[in-house]
Amino acid sequence: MVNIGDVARAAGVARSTASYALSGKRSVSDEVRRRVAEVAAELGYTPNAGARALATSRAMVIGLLAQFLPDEFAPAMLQYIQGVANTARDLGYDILLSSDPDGPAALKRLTDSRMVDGVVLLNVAEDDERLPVLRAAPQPGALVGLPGDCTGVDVFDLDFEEAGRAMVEHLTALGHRELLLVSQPEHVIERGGAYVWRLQNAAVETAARRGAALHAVHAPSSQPAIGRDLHALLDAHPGATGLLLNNEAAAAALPTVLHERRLTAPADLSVVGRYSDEFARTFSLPFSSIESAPDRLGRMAVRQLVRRIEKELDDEAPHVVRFVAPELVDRGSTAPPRTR
Amino acid sequence: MVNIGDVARAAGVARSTASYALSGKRSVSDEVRRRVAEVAAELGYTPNAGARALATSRAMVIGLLAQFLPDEFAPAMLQYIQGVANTARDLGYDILLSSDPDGPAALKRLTDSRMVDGVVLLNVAEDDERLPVLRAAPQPGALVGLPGDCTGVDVFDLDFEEAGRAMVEHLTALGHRELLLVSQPEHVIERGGAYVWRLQNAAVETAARRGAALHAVHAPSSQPAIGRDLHALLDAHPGATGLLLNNEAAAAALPTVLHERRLTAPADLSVVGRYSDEFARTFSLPFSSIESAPDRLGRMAVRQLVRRIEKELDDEAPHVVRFVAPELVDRGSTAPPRTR
DNA sequence: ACCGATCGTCGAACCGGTTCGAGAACTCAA
DNA sequence: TTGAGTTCTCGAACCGGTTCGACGATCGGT
Repeated sequence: MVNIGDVARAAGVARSTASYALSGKRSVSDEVRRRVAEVAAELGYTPNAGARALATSRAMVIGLLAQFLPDEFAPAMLQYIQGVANTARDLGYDILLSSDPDGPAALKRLTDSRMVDGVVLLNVAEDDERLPVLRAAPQPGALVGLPGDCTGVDVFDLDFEEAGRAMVEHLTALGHRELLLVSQPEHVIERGGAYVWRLQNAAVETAARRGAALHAVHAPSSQPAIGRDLHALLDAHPGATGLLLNNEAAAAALPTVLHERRLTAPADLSVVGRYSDEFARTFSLPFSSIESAPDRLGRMAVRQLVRRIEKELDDEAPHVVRFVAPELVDRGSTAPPRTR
Repeated sequence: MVNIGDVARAAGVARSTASYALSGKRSVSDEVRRRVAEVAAELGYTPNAGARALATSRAMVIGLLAQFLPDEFAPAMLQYIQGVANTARDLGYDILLSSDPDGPAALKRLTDSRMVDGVVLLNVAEDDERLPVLRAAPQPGALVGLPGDCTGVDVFDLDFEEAGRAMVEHLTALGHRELLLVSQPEHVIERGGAYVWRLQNAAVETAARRGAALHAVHAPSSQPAIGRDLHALLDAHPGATGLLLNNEAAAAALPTVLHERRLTAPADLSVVGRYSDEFARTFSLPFSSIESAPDRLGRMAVRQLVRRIEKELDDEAPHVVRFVAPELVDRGSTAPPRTR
């Protein structure tokens, strides 16, 4: 393999000069710069990443910690991964993907070994075990998801409170008076998925303020249990005319359930979900939904992370907690209620 | 950050001795080994990955090249990624994920810079542009997907020919005489997705041998176009009683289409897909399908790759091309035909 | 003609590991 | 008591980059 010494020799200069010629960090005569560049291209020189990382203490790699939990809906997670990966690439960084179920251990290894210059945590829990490890690490970190304690990290998340409010207001404004809310499985909440509560509490409160009844249930995120649960829910509340979904798997399963009950939206039931447009297109979900903007959140997280890595921010620049405002994408699945 | 020199000093030995004590590559007195281990734990020593990679020319990282193409169904790809990531972790390797649309360039950079010890290519095309780059690289590579030329790489794929045969034989054995096959969009084929042809040709041939008519069409992999196409297909062939799907997006959209037409499987139409069980559960698809085994393929690829990296295989041990035998998972969506 | 500043280049040191060859200390047999 | 063979440890070199300080040449000013 050709190294910078080979390039220097072939160009008839010292190693250091070749380095400066390629990096431009010191002035070099045009003549030499040209010759070095030429020789480097000719020999197919590519710097050794390990050596460069060692010398500069910059790996140009961002760690991405994603956990694929059996009770989470994996396709939704993929969109965040894509957002992060694409943005990182645009900014010149590679992505080291860890799917280790033992998040704290994986994070510690990645940061201590200096394989990564910074870390993005997905699916952050209220009391995330990875956070103490991250705070102790010398590298900066950015989160997608809101933890209880945000000190020392940059945080990005959808504004789930506002999302809950918007969903309910949309339906009550149309005249609905009995609503159903399908959340993530209780298991997700126990593990600290605070966003479930954030949306639900805001929805409950808004419904109360608008004088509507709201029944909230937790549904599993796997099949076929979720189909049964949706049926049971609709059976239990025959008077409900509006359905809110904060559970991607439930949204994916709903078309079949509606079919089995011979119901259509919005004629029989108004439906509003909370998932990304990309998700809706992939699964041809015909329901209006609050955009969860995974690509945007991924991009924001990486952008901020890179700013910290590259010290554009003062070492102790205040950390940010930034919420993306929810937007309702209208796919025509809501209308004024009709008695069933 | 604590390095091996700090450990050595605290333990009162030379750097080299500390290294040997930790790696066990030379005999070291019990006394010293114990003391070094103790001190290392106490100081929280973790070896610097860049330095180690430089010294050993082993990064303990595997490159994973996945392309998220707009006309491919991303959730299906995720399953391969998970299979690869989990197996790599079990074997002590980290995963560098590249989603760069310019595959050849990304691959060249990863291998030339020695960031990775080996590479897994997903979604390999008949005439994949990444292959010449991979063959020129000093690191070994494993593919998921069958290219035209397999020299110099290890290849793993589902046996799509056998899958096509099995699907058709299953339905003809039940008495079906007019079948429909929905493949991936033509765009995928043009790009070299040979698996589409492999399954289709085998299906056509088998149908002919069994005396059945088979109409093959290509459907888009995005919404809402695919729903329209499925409707058009069923309109055009009112006598068809069996539907084969080699297109995940079509499978995901089918429940809604059947609902809209007031059809049910298998009463009105027998359906057989080609996707993983995980996929079926995630989207609650009630159709029998040929298992595409992405986790298994991912695992096989990584296993073989690691064997090559660690030279358990002779440098020129013959490369393998291994097909996974298709298995039909019965979900009760097929039955003898009934005239529509 | 001389002096100081600027420019371009070089050699050496460094990042943090691993590995090789050599030497000290000790064992055991002749 | 000597010599051969082990066992353990050490110093030095190396992997392939980057960066610092120094030095000679060139330039402009007086």
